[in-house]
Amino acid sequence: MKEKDNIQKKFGKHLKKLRLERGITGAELARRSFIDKPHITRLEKGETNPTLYTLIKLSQALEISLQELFQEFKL
Amino acid sequence: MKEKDNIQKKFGKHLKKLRLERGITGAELARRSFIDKPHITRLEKGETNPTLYTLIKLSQALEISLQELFQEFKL
DNA sequence: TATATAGTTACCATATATGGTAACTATATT
DNA sequence: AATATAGTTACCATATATGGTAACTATATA
Repeated sequence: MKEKDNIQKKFGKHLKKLRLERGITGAELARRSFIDKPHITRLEKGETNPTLYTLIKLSQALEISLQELFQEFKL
Repeated sequence: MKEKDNIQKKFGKHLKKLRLERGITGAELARRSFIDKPHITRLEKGETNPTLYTLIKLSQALEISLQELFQEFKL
């Protein structure tokens, strides 16, 4: 579905931006979030539609709230 | 997983609260969000771990942003 | 009683999220 | 050249999110 794909791609770019702002590697984000490294790549490339639990693990790894995770995320 | 279950249950209660504040039925939320009615029940009962796409459909049906969806949602 | 509405539950089928491993590319460094 | 690191890709297996249907309970109301 095109709409869902767009959302995933935008979220992926957003996630990568947040990671790079913190100067950490994908492997480090994987380690902190307890999500495996290939899956971090898939998330950042917008190839998957993360669940709430995954979003929370990412926000915790980035040391921000769930609300802050979507601060600059516009559809 | 207990942590994941807790998150789902909290989100379910939060979602139901938001729906009731708007005075709409589960069927109406289902209609507006394009999510089927049994699945709305599962979401509100915390029996499922919604994806980002589902969260966005819910926020749009509730006429709030994704950020606002998590405004009062504390882990 | 009967009807209508809201919510729930039990199924099933399909799509996909996630984890895991391995190998690959590219880059930088020794 | 050799090593190390970062990111990616190709697999596979498993768990589960979602949709769909039907039937059920409960409540309110005509």
